[in-house]
Amino acid sequence: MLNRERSRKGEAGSGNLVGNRMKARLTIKQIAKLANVSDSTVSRVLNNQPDVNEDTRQRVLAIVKELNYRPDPIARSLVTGQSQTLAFLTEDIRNPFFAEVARGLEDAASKYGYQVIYCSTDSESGKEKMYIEMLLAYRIAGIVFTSFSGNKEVIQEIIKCKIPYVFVNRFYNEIPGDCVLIDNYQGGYMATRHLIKLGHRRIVHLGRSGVSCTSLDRKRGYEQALREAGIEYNENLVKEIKGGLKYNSGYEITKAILQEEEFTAIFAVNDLIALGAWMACLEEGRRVPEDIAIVGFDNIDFTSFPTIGLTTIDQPKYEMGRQCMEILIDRLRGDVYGEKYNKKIVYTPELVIRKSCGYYLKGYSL
Amino acid sequence: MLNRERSRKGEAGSGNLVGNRMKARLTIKQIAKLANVSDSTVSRVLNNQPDVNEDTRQRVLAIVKELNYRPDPIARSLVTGQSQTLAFLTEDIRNPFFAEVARGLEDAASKYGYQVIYCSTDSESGKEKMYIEMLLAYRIAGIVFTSFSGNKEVIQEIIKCKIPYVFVNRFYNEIPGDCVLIDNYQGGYMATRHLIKLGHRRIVHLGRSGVSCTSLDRKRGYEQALREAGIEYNENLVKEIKGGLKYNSGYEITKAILQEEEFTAIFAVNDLIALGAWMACLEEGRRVPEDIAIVGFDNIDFTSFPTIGLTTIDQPKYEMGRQCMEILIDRLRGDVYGEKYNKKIVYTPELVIRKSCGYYLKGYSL
DNA sequence: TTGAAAGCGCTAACAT
DNA sequence: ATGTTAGCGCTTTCAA
Repeated sequence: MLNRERSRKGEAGSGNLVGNRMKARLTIKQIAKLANVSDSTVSRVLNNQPDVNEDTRQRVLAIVKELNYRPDPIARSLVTGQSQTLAFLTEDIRNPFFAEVARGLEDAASKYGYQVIYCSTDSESGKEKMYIEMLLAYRIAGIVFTSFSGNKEVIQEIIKCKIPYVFVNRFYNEIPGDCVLIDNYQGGYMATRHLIKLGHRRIVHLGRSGVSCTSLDRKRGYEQALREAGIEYNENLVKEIKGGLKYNSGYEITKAILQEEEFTAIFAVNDLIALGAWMACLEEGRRVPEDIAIVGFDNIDFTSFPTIGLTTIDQPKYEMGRQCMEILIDRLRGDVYGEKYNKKIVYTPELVIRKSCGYYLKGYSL
Repeated sequence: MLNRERSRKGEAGSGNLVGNRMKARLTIKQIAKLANVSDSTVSRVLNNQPDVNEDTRQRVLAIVKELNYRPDPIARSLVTGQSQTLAFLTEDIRNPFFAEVARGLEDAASKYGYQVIYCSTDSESGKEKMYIEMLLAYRIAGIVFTSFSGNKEVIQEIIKCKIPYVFVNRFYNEIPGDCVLIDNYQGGYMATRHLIKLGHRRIVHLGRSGVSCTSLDRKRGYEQALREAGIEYNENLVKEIKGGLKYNSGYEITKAILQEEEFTAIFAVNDLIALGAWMACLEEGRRVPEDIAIVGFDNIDFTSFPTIGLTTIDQPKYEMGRQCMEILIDRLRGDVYGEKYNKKIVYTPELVIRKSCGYYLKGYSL
């Protein structure tokens, strides 16, 4: 399976462009020879270890620079048992929410000399498992879960390998691990209360149960807001989304509920679902927000577009991605599973009022 | 800099959760011993080499399976000089166009046992160089450029390392390399001709020059359509975008041109720019499409949303990403720079007519 | 068809 | 403060 045509020997392969054979790799040995020291010493200065004479350090550094030598990270990984590669597990990188988090992570990672591998699982546990196995084999340095099946064995395996990991935008009661998220309960509460304030009583919630607390918390917030307003919880108005948390799923479920129930507002568990719901409403001849008010969650970029104007709950996505890296680097440099284990970084959600909820319609402002 | 607390020795680190010390890694040696063969033989069966007795092969395979042994890809990389990791260089993964291509690539890659690292360069050559150096050090197996500065030295370096690469959605006259793209000239032509058919004469083009032919080709298409219609090319209507090809850039430039020129339509080099332009028009009190018609490029998901309905040129994004993997795997398995070098896979663009161009306004159909 | 041995480029004990 | 030595887990000649 491996490609034997391209061995390190660098035979003058038939297809050579300029006949450039793989020039022998510059190794630590050659640097050592030129600097008149041993490999170990070079290794020491390269790794910023103390206990090395300042003169020799400078001499080595000079040669390293002149020859533009860069240590081979693969060889290094082999002996240290670690890599400089992080993994970002996500349901689908095409969801702008994840892309934004990813970018925050990537930028921070590259600052520390790490790279990040993306894995889109589509929330399929089979794909998730395949990816995790691959990552473990590659001695991945750390993992960021933005989607996770909740499979405990997987986590067990990761812990066994002493690989640090963090959950973003999710939290599991049964599964240990750091997490960075917003207060989802609060977010769900704010969204629903806003709708109630605007006079809505029959508010549909489009959500998803599952192992992660994310959707659940948002729903709890929804329930609390109803309770506070003295509105009875109506399970017919609470729908479980089938399929991924994407546009189409929101569209489909809304098409259905539009036939079955009477309601004047929708609180969707994320923006993609909200947009899909909006689309369905329009198709069925309901105006948004005049007939049906909609509130989403995440505040992805497109929701602010003037002809959309989706009211939603904002999360500091980029910052959350960045924060993941900080946590990971902390563990990577100290105790992987030290006393700070199960740290929870919680941001405050923010209600972003736009057109879709009908706020401006009511003449409250603007 | 490296983390010495986590050496492979697996000392019972202070923060151990369940006291699980790093169990010694399962190696090829142990498989060999259990199968009563040498490491080489195990290696042979693992790599599907011929010249190994069917009986021994089965015996080895059985043990491998039973112990769930998976060879260490890092050790393998060290000796073969290759990895199973691909790189995806992009301006910004938050642009849905790239995310879609990325997903196509990722899915195909994982099928072949490859992973993909994402690098967002923001079109800054400094970041690009940093990433490339990192990737080269990691002996990346292949590179997909969805953004590239045109720096020849960088390509030179990559070629020297015999790493296959492919350009998506771009093509350089001066730089060798496979590419997969649509006929951008045709796309620009279709977009502009459509606008002309709808009666527009003063059509703004928001584009970007640069080393890649992508934007240029679209602009050439624009020019050709004007020429055919006998409309004189007006350089005041052709604007160079500053900054990345993103929403804000389109917004800013349109704000400016709205003050300076008279026009009734805009053809933007991509959807994000088109959306930004749309936003600017609305802010300045121009209705879209009644006062100003807009056509974008890429057909990213959100453009189809009913309250947007951006007319645009479709590219088979996911498929293009998938195609990149095919090209890479071809080279990886055969001559890296063989006779098929500089292959060009060209897809046909498609005009997607929606609301923003005013087609339906004119009563042509619906 | 199989095995022995060397080595990929680096780090880390243990000496000195 | 520095060098020597022994690997990390695999692949790949070369010999049998």
